[in-house]
Amino acid sequence: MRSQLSTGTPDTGSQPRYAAIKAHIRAQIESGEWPAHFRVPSENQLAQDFNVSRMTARRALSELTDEGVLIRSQGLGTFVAEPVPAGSLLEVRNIADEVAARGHSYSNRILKLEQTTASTEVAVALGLAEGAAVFHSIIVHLDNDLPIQFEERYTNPTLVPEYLQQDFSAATPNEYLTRVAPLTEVDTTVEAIGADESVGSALDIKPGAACLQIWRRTKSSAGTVSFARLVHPGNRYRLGAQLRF
Amino acid sequence: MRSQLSTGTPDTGSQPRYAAIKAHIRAQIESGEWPAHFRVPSENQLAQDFNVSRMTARRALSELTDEGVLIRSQGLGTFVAEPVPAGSLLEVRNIADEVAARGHSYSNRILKLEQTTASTEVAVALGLAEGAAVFHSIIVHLDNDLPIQFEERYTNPTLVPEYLQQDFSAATPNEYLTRVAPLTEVDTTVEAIGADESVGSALDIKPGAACLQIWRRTKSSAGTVSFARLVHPGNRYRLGAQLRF
DNA sequence: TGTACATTCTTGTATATACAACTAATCAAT
DNA sequence: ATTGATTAGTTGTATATACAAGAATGTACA
Repeated sequence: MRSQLSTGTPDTGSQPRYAAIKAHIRAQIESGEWPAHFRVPSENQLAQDFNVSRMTARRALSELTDEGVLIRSQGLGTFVAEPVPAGSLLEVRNIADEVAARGHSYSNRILKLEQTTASTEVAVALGLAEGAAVFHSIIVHLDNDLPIQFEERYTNPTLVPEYLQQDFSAATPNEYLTRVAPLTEVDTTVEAIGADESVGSALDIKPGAACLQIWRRTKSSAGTVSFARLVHPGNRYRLGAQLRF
Repeated sequence: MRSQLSTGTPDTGSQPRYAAIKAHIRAQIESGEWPAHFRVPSENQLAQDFNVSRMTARRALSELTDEGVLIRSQGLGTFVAEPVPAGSLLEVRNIADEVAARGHSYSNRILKLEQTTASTEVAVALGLAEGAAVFHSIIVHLDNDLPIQFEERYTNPTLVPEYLQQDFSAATPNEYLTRVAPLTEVDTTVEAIGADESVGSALDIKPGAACLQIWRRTKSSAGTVSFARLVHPGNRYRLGAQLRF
Protein backbone atom coordinates (compact mmCIF):
# COMPACT_ATOMS: atom_id res chain seq x y z
CA MET A 1 0.00 0.00 0.00
CA ARG A 2 1.04 3.59 -0.48
CA SER A 3 1.94 5.50 2.61
CA GLN A 4 0.76 8.99 1.76
CA LEU A 5 -2.57 9.70 0.14
CA SER A 6 -3.06 11.18 -3.31
CA THR A 7 0.15 12.86 -4.30
CA GLY A 8 -0.17 13.45 -8.01
CA THR A 9 3.33 14.75 -7.81
CA PRO A 10 6.25 13.42 -9.83
CA ASP A 11 8.99 13.45 -7.20
CA THR A 12 10.56 16.73 -8.35
CA GLY A 13 12.46 14.45 -10.74
CA SER A 14 12.56 14.88 -14.49
CA GLN A 15 10.81 11.86 -15.96
CA PRO A 16 7.48 10.40 -14.90
CA ARG A 17 7.39 7.32 -12.72
CA TYR A 18 5.83 5.03 -15.29
CA ALA A 19 8.81 5.75 -17.54
CA ALA A 20 11.14 4.31 -14.92
CA ILE A 21 9.07 1.14 -14.82
CA LYS A 22 9.07 0.91 -18.61
CA ALA A 23 12.84 1.37 -18.68
CA HIS A 24 13.28 -1.34 -16.08
CA ILE A 25 11.19 -3.82 -18.03
CA ARG A 26 12.96 -2.97 -21.28
CA ALA A 27 16.31 -3.47 -19.56
CA GLN A 28 15.34 -6.92 -18.29
CA ILE A 29 14.24 -7.95 -21.77
CA GLU A 30 17.26 -6.53 -23.57
CA SER A 31 19.68 -8.11 -21.11
CA GLY A 32 18.08 -11.47 -21.80
CA GLU A 33 16.96 -11.78 -18.20
CA TRP A 34 13.35 -11.97 -19.35
CA PRO A 35 13.18 -14.07 -22.56
CA ALA A 36 10.24 -14.29 -24.97
CA HIS A 37 7.07 -15.64 -23.34
CA PHE A 38 8.46 -14.80 -19.92
CA ARG A 39 5.72 -13.81 -17.55
CA VAL A 40 6.18 -10.24 -16.42
CA PRO A 41 5.20 -9.30 -12.85
CA SER A 42 1.54 -8.41 -12.48
CA GLU A 43 0.26 -4.87 -12.15
CA ASN A 44 -0.17 -5.28 -8.41
CA GLN A 45 3.30 -6.75 -8.02
CA LEU A 46 4.95 -3.94 -9.96
CA ALA A 47 2.93 -1.38 -8.02
CA GLN A 48 4.29 -2.82 -4.80
CA ASP A 49 7.87 -3.17 -6.07
CA PHE A 50 8.06 0.39 -7.35
CA ASN A 51 5.87 1.86 -4.64
CA VAL A 52 3.35 3.32 -7.07
CA SER A 53 -0.36 2.81 -7.55
CA ARG A 54 -1.64 -0.02 -9.68
CA MET A 55 -2.79 2.45 -12.36
CA THR A 56 0.72 3.80 -12.78
CA ALA A 57 2.21 0.33 -13.11
CA ARG A 58 -0.61 -0.46 -15.50
CA ARG A 59 0.31 2.47 -17.68
CA ALA A 60 3.86 1.19 -18.08
CA LEU A 61 2.60 -2.25 -19.11
CA SER A 62 -0.04 -0.81 -21.46
CA GLU A 63 2.37 1.45 -23.28
CA LEU A 64 4.90 -1.32 -23.74
CA THR A 65 2.07 -3.46 -25.11
CA ASP A 66 1.16 -0.73 -27.59
CA GLU A 67 4.79 -0.60 -28.60
CA GLY A 68 4.84 -4.31 -29.32
CA VAL A 69 7.20 -5.22 -26.49
CA LEU A 70 4.68 -7.07 -24.34
CA ILE A 71 1.50 -9.06 -24.87
CA ARG A 72 -1.31 -8.96 -22.34
CA SER A 73 -4.17 -11.34 -21.79
CA GLN A 74 -7.01 -10.83 -19.37
CA GLY A 75 -7.00 -13.46 -16.66
CA LEU A 76 -3.61 -14.83 -17.64
CA GLY A 77 -1.04 -12.11 -17.27
CA THR A 78 1.51 -10.11 -19.21
CA PHE A 79 4.22 -11.75 -21.27
CA VAL A 80 7.31 -10.75 -23.22
CA ALA A 81 6.49 -10.65 -26.95
CA GLU A 82 8.41 -12.66 -29.48
CA PRO A 83 11.15 -10.82 -31.34
CA VAL A 84 10.06 -10.14 -34.91
CA PRO A 85 11.20 -12.68 -37.49
CA ALA A 86 12.58 -11.43 -40.80
CA GLY A 87 11.21 -12.43 -44.17
CA SER A 88 11.64 -11.45 -47.75
CA LEU A 89 9.34 -9.22 -49.74
CA LEU A 90 10.08 -11.11 -52.91
CA GLU A 91 8.69 -14.28 -51.44
CA VAL A 92 5.52 -12.53 -50.37
CA ARG A 93 4.19 -13.18 -53.82
CA ASN A 94 3.84 -16.79 -52.76
CA ILE A 95 3.01 -16.31 -49.16
CA ALA A 96 1.92 -19.91 -48.63
CA ASP A 97 5.33 -21.13 -49.83
CA GLU A 98 7.06 -18.67 -47.59
CA VAL A 99 5.21 -19.88 -44.54
CA ALA A 100 5.84 -23.49 -45.47
CA ALA A 101 9.53 -22.78 -46.00
CA ARG A 102 9.66 -21.56 -42.44
CA GLY A 103 8.26 -24.89 -41.28
CA HIS A 104 4.99 -23.32 -40.18
CA SER A 105 1.46 -24.21 -41.15
CA TYR A 106 -0.27 -21.99 -43.69
CA SER A 107 -4.00 -21.27 -43.66
CA ASN A 108 -6.33 -18.43 -44.62
CA ARG A 109 -9.69 -16.96 -43.81
CA ILE A 110 -11.90 -15.63 -46.59
CA LEU A 111 -13.69 -12.56 -45.31
CA LYS A 112 -15.29 -11.55 -48.59
CA LEU A 113 -15.71 -13.05 -52.06
CA GLU A 114 -18.20 -11.22 -54.23
CA GLN A 115 -19.01 -9.48 -57.46
CA THR A 116 -19.47 -5.74 -57.19
CA THR A 117 -19.23 -2.60 -59.33
CA ALA A 118 -16.01 -0.70 -59.89
CA SER A 119 -15.46 2.56 -58.07
CA THR A 120 -13.58 5.29 -59.90
CA GLU A 121 -10.23 4.26 -58.44
CA VAL A 122 -10.72 0.58 -59.11
CA ALA A 123 -11.94 1.27 -62.64
CA VAL A 124 -8.87 3.35 -63.41
CA ALA A 125 -6.52 0.76 -61.93
CA LEU A 126 -8.04 -2.10 -63.88
CA GLY A 127 -8.66 -0.17 -67.08
CA LEU A 128 -12.42 -0.69 -66.95
CA ALA A 129 -15.39 1.65 -67.12
CA GLU A 130 -16.68 3.06 -63.86
CA GLY A 131 -19.50 0.90 -62.56
CA ALA A 132 -18.36 -2.15 -64.51
CA ALA A 133 -18.56 -5.54 -62.82
CA VAL A 134 -15.45 -6.57 -60.86
CA PHE A 135 -14.61 -9.39 -58.47
CA HIS A 136 -13.77 -8.32 -54.97
CA SER A 137 -12.09 -10.53 -52.37
CA ILE A 138 -10.72 -10.00 -48.88
CA ILE A 139 -8.54 -12.75 -47.47
CA VAL A 140 -6.45 -12.99 -44.33
CA HIS A 141 -3.37 -15.20 -44.52
CA LEU A 142 -2.21 -16.97 -41.38
CA ASP A 143 1.11 -18.40 -40.24
CA ASN A 144 0.54 -20.96 -37.49
CA ASP A 145 -2.92 -19.47 -37.04
CA LEU A 146 -1.39 -16.03 -36.52
CA PRO A 147 -2.61 -13.45 -39.10
CA ILE A 148 0.33 -12.14 -41.11
CA GLN A 149 -1.23 -10.61 -44.21
CA PHE A 150 -4.45 -8.81 -45.09
CA GLU A 151 -5.21 -9.08 -48.80
CA GLU A 152 -7.89 -7.03 -50.53
CA ARG A 153 -8.09 -7.69 -54.24
CA TYR A 154 -10.08 -6.46 -57.23
CA THR A 155 -9.95 -8.75 -60.23
CA ASN A 156 -10.88 -8.12 -63.82
CA PRO A 157 -13.77 -10.52 -64.66
CA THR A 158 -13.26 -10.25 -68.40
CA LEU A 159 -9.79 -11.77 -68.03
CA VAL A 160 -10.47 -14.20 -65.18
CA PRO A 161 -14.18 -15.08 -65.33
CA GLU A 162 -13.99 -18.05 -62.97
CA TYR A 163 -12.29 -16.25 -60.09
CA LEU A 164 -15.22 -16.49 -57.70
CA GLN A 165 -15.48 -20.27 -58.09
CA GLN A 166 -11.94 -20.94 -56.95
CA ASP A 167 -10.99 -22.80 -53.78
CA PHE A 168 -8.48 -20.44 -52.21
CA SER A 169 -7.63 -22.83 -49.41
CA ALA A 170 -5.88 -24.94 -52.03
CA ALA A 171 -4.15 -22.15 -53.96
CA THR A 172 -3.83 -18.49 -52.99
CA PRO A 173 -5.31 -15.89 -55.35
CA ASN A 174 -1.83 -14.95 -56.41
CA GLU A 175 -0.92 -18.53 -57.29
CA TYR A 176 -4.16 -18.98 -59.19
CA LEU A 177 -3.87 -15.73 -61.12
CA THR A 178 -0.25 -16.38 -62.01
CA ARG A 179 -1.27 -19.72 -63.44
CA VAL A 180 -4.30 -18.65 -65.51
CA ALA A 181 -2.93 -15.29 -66.68
CA PRO A 182 0.86 -15.27 -66.95
CA LEU A 183 2.07 -11.87 -65.83
CA THR A 184 4.07 -9.59 -68.02
CA GLU A 185 4.34 -6.63 -65.69
CA VAL A 186 3.89 -5.73 -62.04
CA ASP A 187 3.57 -2.26 -60.54
CA THR A 188 4.18 -2.06 -56.84
CA THR A 189 3.72 0.74 -54.35
CA VAL A 190 4.97 0.54 -50.80
CA GLU A 191 3.98 2.63 -47.82
CA ALA A 192 3.93 2.56 -44.04
CA ILE A 193 0.53 3.05 -42.47
CA GLY A 194 -1.09 2.81 -39.11
CA ALA A 195 -3.68 0.05 -39.13
CA ASP A 196 -7.28 1.19 -39.45
CA GLU A 197 -10.08 -0.58 -37.66
CA SER A 198 -10.98 -3.11 -40.35
CA VAL A 199 -7.37 -4.14 -40.90
CA GLY A 200 -6.70 -4.07 -37.17
CA SER A 201 -9.48 -6.48 -36.33
CA ALA A 202 -8.60 -8.79 -39.23
CA LEU A 203 -4.93 -8.96 -38.24
CA ASP A 204 -5.65 -8.85 -34.53
CA ILE A 205 -3.57 -5.74 -33.89
CA LYS A 206 -4.37 -2.34 -32.44
CA PRO A 207 -5.50 0.54 -34.67
CA GLY A 208 -2.51 2.71 -35.42
CA ALA A 209 0.02 -0.12 -35.19
CA ALA A 210 2.83 0.02 -37.77
CA CYS A 211 2.01 -1.83 -40.98
CA LEU A 212 3.63 -2.18 -44.35
CA GLN A 213 1.06 -1.66 -47.08
CA ILE A 214 1.79 -2.83 -50.60
CA TRP A 215 -0.35 -1.90 -53.59
CA ARG A 216 0.19 -4.22 -56.52
CA ARG A 217 -1.21 -4.02 -60.02
CA THR A 218 -0.55 -7.10 -62.11
CA LYS A 219 -0.81 -7.07 -65.91
CA SER A 220 -0.82 -9.84 -68.43
CA SER A 221 -0.60 -9.48 -72.19
CA ALA A 222 -4.39 -9.07 -72.41
CA GLY A 223 -4.61 -6.23 -69.90
CA THR A 224 -4.63 -5.49 -66.18
CA VAL A 225 -5.55 -8.66 -64.34
CA SER A 226 -5.95 -7.49 -60.79
CA PHE A 227 -5.30 -4.80 -58.27
CA ALA A 228 -4.39 -5.85 -54.73
CA ARG A 229 -3.68 -4.22 -51.44
CA LEU A 230 -1.53 -6.26 -49.08
CA VAL A 231 -1.10 -5.18 -45.47
CA HIS A 232 1.49 -6.71 -43.13
CA PRO A 233 1.69 -6.05 -39.41
CA GLY A 234 5.15 -4.54 -39.05
CA ASN A 235 5.55 -5.39 -35.42
CA ARG A 236 4.95 -9.06 -35.91
CA TYR A 237 6.51 -9.79 -39.19
CA ARG A 238 9.29 -7.86 -40.74
CA LEU A 239 9.55 -7.73 -44.49
CA GLY A 240 12.47 -6.91 -46.66
CA ALA A 241 13.12 -6.61 -50.35
CA GLN A 242 16.02 -6.58 -52.69
CA LEU A 243 14.79 -4.12 -55.24
CA ARG A 244 16.58 -2.64 -58.18
CA PHE A 245 15.84 0.86 -59.44
CA MET B 1 -20.76 16.11 -12.47
CA ARG B 2 -21.61 12.45 -12.33
CA SER B 3 -24.68 11.55 -10.35
CA GLN B 4 -23.76 8.17 -8.92
CA LEU B 5 -20.43 7.46 -7.34
CA SER B 6 -17.85 5.04 -8.69
CA THR B 7 -19.57 2.69 -11.05
CA GLY B 8 -16.74 1.01 -12.91
CA THR B 9 -19.47 -0.64 -14.91
CA PRO B 10 -19.83 -0.53 -18.66
CA ASP B 11 -23.58 -0.10 -19.00
CA THR B 12 -24.27 -3.76 -19.76
CA GLY B 13 -23.58 -2.70 -23.33
CA SER B 14 -21.02 -4.34 -25.57
CA GLN B 15 -18.36 -1.69 -26.22
CA PRO B 16 -16.67 0.50 -23.63
CA ARG B 17 -17.71 4.10 -23.25
CA TYR B 18 -14.46 5.62 -24.45
CA ALA B 19 -15.00 3.78 -27.74
CA ALA B 20 -18.26 5.67 -28.27
CA ILE B 21 -16.46 8.96 -27.77
CA LYS B 22 -13.72 7.92 -30.17
CA ALA B 23 -16.31 6.93 -32.76
CA HIS B 24 -18.08 10.26 -32.36
CA ILE B 25 -14.88 12.24 -32.88
CA ARG B 26 -13.90 10.11 -35.87
CA ALA B 27 -17.34 10.67 -37.38
CA GLN B 28 -17.08 14.44 -37.03
CA ILE B 29 -13.70 14.42 -38.72
CA GLU B 30 -14.68 12.08 -41.52
CA SER B 31 -17.85 14.00 -42.26
CA GLY B 32 -15.79 17.16 -42.65
CA GLU B 33 -17.55 18.78 -39.73
CA TRP B 34 -14.24 19.11 -37.92
CA PRO B 35 -11.52 20.04 -40.45
CA ALA B 36 -7.75 19.86 -39.91
CA HIS B 37 -6.56 22.11 -37.07
CA PHE B 38 -10.08 22.25 -35.67
CA ARG B 39 -10.03 22.49 -31.93
CA VAL B 40 -11.68 19.46 -30.40
CA PRO B 41 -13.70 19.92 -27.19
CA SER B 42 -11.59 19.72 -24.04
CA GLU B 43 -11.48 16.71 -21.75
CA ASN B 44 -13.80 18.38 -19.29
CA GLN B 45 -16.23 19.39 -22.01
CA LEU B 46 -16.38 15.89 -23.46
CA ALA B 47 -16.77 14.43 -19.99
CA GLN B 48 -19.78 16.65 -19.47
CA ASP B 49 -21.26 16.03 -22.93
CA PHE B 50 -21.00 12.25 -22.68
CA ASN B 51 -21.68 12.08 -18.97
CA VAL B 52 -18.45 10.28 -18.18
CA SER B 53 -15.48 11.10 -15.98
CA ARG B 54 -12.69 13.24 -17.29
CA MET B 55 -10.34 10.25 -17.31
CA THR B 56 -12.60 8.33 -19.64
CA ALA B 57 -12.88 11.26 -22.05
CA ARG B 58 -9.13 11.63 -21.76
CA ARG B 59 -8.62 8.04 -22.80
CA ALA B 60 -10.57 8.59 -26.02
CA LEU B 61 -8.47 11.65 -26.88
CA SER B 62 -5.21 9.93 -25.97
CA GLU B 63 -5.87 6.86 -28.07
CA LEU B 64 -6.86 8.94 -31.08
CA THR B 65 -3.65 10.89 -30.59
CA ASP B 66 -1.64 7.66 -30.57
CA GLU B 67 -3.44 6.68 -33.76
CA GLY B 68 -2.40 9.91 -35.46
CA VAL B 69 -5.91 11.35 -35.70
CA LEU B 70 -5.46 14.15 -33.18
CA ILE B 71 -2.62 16.28 -31.88
CA ARG B 72 -2.52 17.40 -28.27
CA SER B 73 -0.59 20.21 -26.67
CA GLN B 74 -0.42 20.92 -23.00
CA GLY B 75 -1.98 24.24 -22.13
CA LEU B 76 -3.42 24.73 -25.62
CA GLY B 77 -5.86 21.96 -26.35
CA THR B 78 -6.51 19.09 -28.73
CA PHE B 79 -6.66 19.55 -32.48
CA VAL B 80 -7.52 17.55 -35.57
CA ALA B 81 -4.32 16.35 -37.26
CA GLU B 82 -3.55 17.14 -40.87
CA PRO B 83 -4.37 14.41 -43.36
CA VAL B 84 -1.22 12.72 -44.61
CA PRO B 85 0.17 14.04 -47.89
CA ALA B 86 1.31 11.56 -50.52
CA GLY B 87 4.77 11.52 -52.06
CA SER B 88 6.89 9.29 -54.20
CA LEU B 89 9.56 6.95 -53.04
CA LEU B 90 11.57 7.52 -56.18
CA GLU B 91 11.88 11.17 -55.37
CA VAL B 92 13.05 10.39 -51.89
CA ARG B 93 16.50 10.01 -53.30
CA ASN B 94 16.53 13.78 -53.63
CA ILE B 95 14.52 14.68 -50.65
CA ALA B 96 15.41 18.35 -50.81
CA ASP B 97 14.05 18.55 -54.35
CA GLU B 98 10.90 16.77 -53.34
CA VAL B 99 10.22 19.20 -50.55
CA ALA B 100 10.97 22.15 -52.81
CA ALA B 101 8.67 20.73 -55.49
CA ARG B 102 5.89 20.79 -52.93
CA GLY B 103 6.50 24.49 -52.37
CA HIS B 104 7.80 23.90 -48.87
CA SER B 105 11.07 24.92 -47.28
CA TYR B 106 13.74 22.28 -46.90
CA SER B 107 16.19 22.18 -44.01
CA ASN B 108 18.09 19.61 -41.99
CA ARG B 109 19.67 19.01 -38.61
CA ILE B 110 22.97 17.19 -38.33
CA LEU B 111 22.87 15.04 -35.21
CA LYS B 112 26.14 13.25 -35.78
CA LEU B 113 29.09 13.54 -38.17
CA GLU B 114 32.09 11.50 -37.13
CA GLN B 115 34.69 8.91 -37.97
CA THR B 116 34.29 5.61 -36.19
CA THR B 117 35.18 1.95 -36.57
CA ALA B 118 33.08 -0.52 -38.55
CA SER B 119 30.96 -3.03 -36.68
CA THR B 120 30.55 -6.47 -38.20
CA GLU B 121 27.35 -5.55 -40.02
CA VAL B 122 28.68 -2.28 -41.37
CA ALA B 123 31.92 -3.91 -42.45
CA VAL B 124 30.05 -6.60 -44.38
CA ALA B 125 27.74 -4.06 -46.01
CA LEU B 126 30.58 -1.81 -47.13
CA GLY B 127 33.00 -4.60 -48.02
CA LEU B 128 35.60 -3.49 -45.48
CA ALA B 129 37.43 -5.25 -42.68
CA GLU B 130 35.83 -5.24 -39.27
CA GLY B 131 37.17 -2.37 -37.21
CA ALA B 132 38.19 -0.36 -40.28
CA ALA B 133 37.60 3.39 -40.25
CA VAL B 134 34.20 4.51 -41.58
CA PHE B 135 32.34 7.81 -41.66
CA HIS B 136 29.11 7.87 -39.71
CA SER B 137 26.43 10.53 -40.03
CA ILE B 138 22.94 11.00 -38.64
CA ILE B 139 20.83 13.69 -40.25
CA VAL B 140 17.19 14.65 -39.83
CA HIS B 141 15.51 16.16 -42.89
CA LEU B 142 12.74 18.69 -42.35
CA ASP B 143 9.84 19.91 -44.48
CA ASN B 144 8.65 23.29 -43.24
CA ASP B 145 10.52 22.59 -40.00
CA LEU B 146 8.62 19.31 -39.58
CA PRO B 147 10.91 16.25 -39.44
CA ILE B 148 10.12 13.89 -42.32
CA GLN B 149 13.17 11.66 -42.61
CA PHE B 150 15.75 10.20 -40.28
CA GLU B 151 18.95 9.31 -42.14
CA GLU B 152 21.73 7.25 -40.63
CA ARG B 153 24.58 6.63 -43.03
CA TYR B 154 27.90 4.78 -43.07
CA THR B 155 30.24 5.89 -45.82
CA ASN B 156 33.35 4.23 -47.17
CA PRO B 157 36.27 6.62 -46.50
CA THR B 158 38.52 5.05 -49.10
CA LEU B 159 36.06 6.06 -51.83
CA VAL B 160 34.87 9.38 -50.43
CA PRO B 161 37.68 10.71 -48.21
CA GLU B 162 36.29 14.22 -47.89
CA TYR B 163 32.83 13.26 -46.68
CA LEU B 164 33.20 14.75 -43.21
CA GLN B 165 34.19 18.17 -44.57
CA GLN B 166 31.02 18.63 -46.57
CA ASP B 167 28.40 21.27 -45.93
CA PHE B 168 25.22 19.23 -45.89
CA SER B 169 22.99 22.26 -45.57
CA ALA B 170 23.90 23.06 -49.17
CA ALA B 171 23.69 19.56 -50.64
CA THR B 172 22.28 16.43 -48.98
CA PRO B 173 24.60 13.44 -48.53
CA ASN B 174 22.78 11.68 -51.32
CA GLU B 175 23.30 14.56 -53.73
CA TYR B 176 26.95 14.84 -52.77
CA LEU B 177 27.64 11.13 -53.06
CA THR B 178 25.86 10.88 -56.38
CA ARG B 179 28.06 13.66 -57.72
CA VAL B 180 31.44 12.44 -56.49
CA ALA B 181 30.84 8.71 -57.03
CA PRO B 182 28.42 8.00 -59.87
CA LEU B 183 26.30 5.04 -58.84
CA THR B 184 26.14 1.86 -60.82
CA GLU B 185 23.89 -0.14 -58.55
CA VAL B 186 21.51 0.33 -55.65
CA ASP B 187 20.17 -2.34 -53.32
CA THR B 188 17.10 -1.37 -51.36
CA THR B 189 15.27 -3.05 -48.53
CA VAL B 190 11.92 -1.84 -47.27
CA GLU B 191 10.20 -2.64 -44.00
CA ALA B 192 7.59 -1.28 -41.65
CA ILE B 193 8.75 -0.68 -38.11
CA GLY B 194 7.53 0.92 -34.95
CA ALA B 195 9.75 3.87 -34.08
CA ASP B 196 12.31 3.23 -31.35
CA GLU B 197 13.25 5.91 -28.88
CA SER B 198 16.14 7.49 -30.77
CA VAL B 199 14.17 7.73 -34.01
CA GLY B 200 11.07 8.82 -32.15
CA SER B 201 12.75 11.76 -30.48
CA ALA B 202 14.50 12.79 -33.69
CA LEU B 203 11.29 12.73 -35.73
CA ASP B 204 9.13 13.98 -32.87
CA ILE B 205 6.81 10.97 -32.87
CA LYS B 206 5.86 8.43 -30.24
CA PRO B 207 7.77 5.18 -29.83
CA GLY B 208 5.92 2.45 -31.70
CA ALA B 209 4.42 4.80 -34.30
CA ALA B 210 4.27 3.38 -37.84
CA CYS B 211 7.38 4.13 -39.89
CA LEU B 212 8.69 3.09 -43.26
CA GLN B 213 12.32 2.04 -42.97
CA ILE B 214 14.47 1.84 -46.07
CA TRP B 215 17.91 0.26 -46.10
CA ARG B 216 19.94 1.35 -49.10
CA ARG B 217 23.37 0.21 -50.22
CA THR B 218 24.81 2.25 -53.05
CA LYS B 219 27.66 1.01 -55.20
CA SER B 220 29.85 2.71 -57.74
CA SER B 221 32.30 1.08 -60.09
CA ALA B 222 35.02 1.21 -57.42
CA GLY B 223 33.00 -0.55 -54.73
CA THR B 224 30.28 0.03 -52.14
CA VAL B 225 30.08 3.74 -51.44
CA SER B 226 27.68 3.91 -48.55
CA PHE B 227 25.08 2.16 -46.51
CA ALA B 228 22.10 4.18 -45.33
CA ARG B 229 19.04 3.67 -43.19
CA LEU B 230 16.17 6.05 -43.95
CA VAL B 231 13.19 6.21 -41.63
CA HIS B 232 9.95 8.02 -42.53
CA PRO B 233 7.11 8.63 -40.13
CA GLY B 234 4.24 6.85 -41.84
CA ASN B 235 1.52 8.80 -40.13
CA ARG B 236 2.82 12.14 -41.29
CA TYR B 237 4.16 11.49 -44.66
CA ARG B 238 3.08 8.75 -46.96
CA LEU B 239 5.51 7.34 -49.43
CA GLY B 240 4.92 5.40 -52.58
CA ALA B 241 7.06 3.84 -55.26
CA GLN B 242 6.70 2.55 -58.72
CA LEU B 243 9.01 -0.40 -58.59
CA ARG B 244 9.61 -3.09 -61.14
CA PHE B 245 10.59 -6.62 -60.18
C1' DT C 1 -15.08 -40.24 -11.79
C1' DG C 2 -16.55 -36.16 -13.26
C1' DT C 3 -19.24 -32.13 -13.24
C1' DA C 4 -20.49 -27.80 -10.98
C1' DC C 5 -19.33 -24.22 -7.98
C1' DA C 6 -16.53 -21.14 -5.40
C1' DT C 7 -12.18 -18.94 -4.83
C1' DT C 8 -8.37 -16.38 -6.31
C1' DC C 9 -5.47 -13.97 -9.31
C1' DT C 10 -5.15 -11.62 -13.38
C1' DT C 11 -6.25 -7.74 -16.69
C1' DG C 12 -10.00 -4.27 -18.23
C1' DT C 13 -13.15 -0.37 -17.49
C1' DA C 14 -14.65 3.58 -14.93
C1' DT C 15 -14.86 7.18 -11.44
C1' DA C 16 -13.36 10.90 -8.30
C1' DT C 17 -9.80 13.47 -6.78
C1' DA C 18 -5.40 16.12 -6.39
C1' DC C 19 -1.75 18.51 -7.98
C1' DA C 20 1.80 19.78 -11.76
C1' DA C 21 2.95 22.08 -15.96
C1' DC C 22 1.98 24.84 -19.71
C1' DT C 23 -0.49 28.67 -22.39
C1' DA C 24 -2.95 32.75 -23.16
C1' DA C 25 -5.10 36.59 -21.63
C1' DT C 26 -5.87 40.17 -18.18
C1' DC C 27 -4.50 43.66 -15.24
C1' DA C 28 -1.35 46.39 -12.48
C1' DA C 29 2.96 48.59 -11.75
C1' DT C 30 6.95 50.56 -13.59
C1' DA D 1 4.83 50.85 -23.83
C1' DT D 2 7.06 47.24 -21.67
C1' DT D 3 7.38 44.32 -17.86
C1' DG D 4 5.51 41.46 -14.18
C1' DA D 5 2.17 38.94 -11.48
C1' DT D 6 -2.26 36.87 -11.37
C1' DT D 7 -5.80 34.05 -13.13
C1' DA D 8 -8.37 30.78 -15.80
C1' DG D 9 -8.34 26.94 -18.80
C1' DT D 10 -5.99 23.18 -20.72
C1' DT D 11 -3.36 18.78 -20.82
C1' DG D 12 -0.19 15.61 -17.93
C1' DT D 13 0.84 12.68 -13.92
C1' DA D 14 -0.55 10.08 -9.99
C1' DT D 15 -3.47 7.92 -6.54
C1' DA D 16 -7.27 5.26 -4.38
C1' DT D 17 -11.18 2.83 -5.20
C1' DA D 18 -14.79 -0.17 -7.24
C1' DC D 19 -16.55 -3.48 -10.04
C1' DA D 20 -16.42 -6.44 -14.50
C1' DA D 21 -14.55 -10.21 -16.90
C1' DG D 22 -11.43 -13.94 -18.12
C1' DA D 23 -8.57 -17.99 -16.61
C1' DA D 24 -6.84 -21.40 -13.51
C1' DT D 25 -7.28 -24.10 -9.41
C1' DG D 26 -9.24 -26.34 -5.84
C1' DT D 27 -13.41 -28.32 -3.50
C1' DA D 28 -17.85 -30.18 -2.77
C1' DC D 29 -21.34 -32.89 -4.50
C1' DA D 30 -23.69 -36.21 -7.55
